Amino acid sequence: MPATDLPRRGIPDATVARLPAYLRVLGIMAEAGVRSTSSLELAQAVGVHPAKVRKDLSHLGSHGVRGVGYDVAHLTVEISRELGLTRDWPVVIVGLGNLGRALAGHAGLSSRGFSVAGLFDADPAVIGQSVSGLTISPMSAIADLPRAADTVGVIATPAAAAQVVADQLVAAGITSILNCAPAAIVVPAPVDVRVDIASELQILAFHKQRRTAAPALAVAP
Amino acid sequence: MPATDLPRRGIPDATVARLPAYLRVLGIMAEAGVRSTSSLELAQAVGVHPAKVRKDLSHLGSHGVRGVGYDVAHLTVEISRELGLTRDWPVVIVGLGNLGRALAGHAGLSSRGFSVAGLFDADPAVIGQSVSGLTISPMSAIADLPRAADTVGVIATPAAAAQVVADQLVAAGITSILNCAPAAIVVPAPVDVRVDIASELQILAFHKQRRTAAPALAVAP
DNA sequence: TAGATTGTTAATCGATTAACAATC
DNA sequence: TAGATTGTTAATCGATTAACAATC
Repeated sequence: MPATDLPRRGIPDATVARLPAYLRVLGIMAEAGVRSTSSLELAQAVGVHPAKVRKDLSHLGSHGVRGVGYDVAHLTVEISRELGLTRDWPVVIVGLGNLGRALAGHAGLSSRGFSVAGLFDADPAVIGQSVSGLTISPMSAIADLPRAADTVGVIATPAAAAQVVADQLVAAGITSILNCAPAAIVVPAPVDVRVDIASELQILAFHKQRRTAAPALAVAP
Repeated sequence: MPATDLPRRGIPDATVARLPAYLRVLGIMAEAGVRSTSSLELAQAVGVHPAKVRKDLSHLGSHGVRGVGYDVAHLTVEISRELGLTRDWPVVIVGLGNLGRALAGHAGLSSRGFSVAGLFDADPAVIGQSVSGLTISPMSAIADLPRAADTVGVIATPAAAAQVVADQLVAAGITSILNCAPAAIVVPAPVDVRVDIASELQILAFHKQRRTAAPALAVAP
């Protein structure tokens, strides 16, 4: 099979990682009644170089107007479409402690491309409870999840349960996991996992040490 | 001032981001009684190219032995040192819901370079409670935090409180924030923030869509 | 010694930035 | 028209991978 036949989207991962930040800033602008913006303004709000903003946005097509800038509403739609947020992705939440409940009731989720499709917990004391209109199911019920391949699994359990839950999600056919538990998890290769609180904390420590170790580093005037 | 005078550590950010993963795998190996490993073994466990492992580790100095591999215990110490985990960084946790309590009691934190130095909450009902030997203080007390510049602030509040808490942490002099709340926060430039659950979810959606849109993509045999 | 595996150099690849013509 | 700002091309920079000499 010739490689040229592949429908190479070719939108770089580095760009994808920044799109949510642009979307966030555009949302704030829209709320404030701002109709139009520029690559410079977006760059300053997100903290990147303006040329990078233009390059990133050019990957979505030509949605700006030379000499004028970008229409806030239009660009919001284009980025949302690119991220796949114009359709609804089902999300299941495992672990209905405070974080899980916060996520289940989070208006931002349901209004922004995600719909909470299931709540699961291992604790008999909470199974059967209703949270934001959904009933908490026993963890064993995850095996019967419909549309598992489309579903994002969110782990909001204590650290000790994270790996077991991850294994159950994978067994149920889920291929995208957001791990909010304070423990790293290991999953087979095709599964996409994001967030690792322990690692992020260690990266913070490194940056802190680097700053501490080089206190005389010049600051731009 | 000549640029060559700077004590350029030069350890790439991309490498730093992978060091916690190596550390995690080494920990699992040590627990299993494995004494020695290789770049190939580490690479497979973490899911990267073996040459990348060697390149990453070479940034820490020459700690492997040609023809033999890496000593698990020794490499663990070297990576920990590089990440700054051989000293203890104080951590304060804001929001003592389930996630906050889980983090406060998390053995992994206190044993791995972090010590919980303070607990804060805005809810009068929980202020004064004791969690893992520490008393929960009112949020206003954050202003008197000693060693704020060394401290990592962890936000584990509901989404609605995240930005206010972030502002209070920054005002108290904290420069490193781990944001576990399900809401993005905006902070001034010198502050280092990690984790943004909303953005991570959107990136998961993008990857999912890309996979869905190109179902015929060849899988390696 | 023969086999194994590192550490490093060179080649490749991809991402960032600079610069500017296109054009509103 | 003059001024502004995009979209894109080319230059730079950094990160990944391949390859292999060093060496245990």
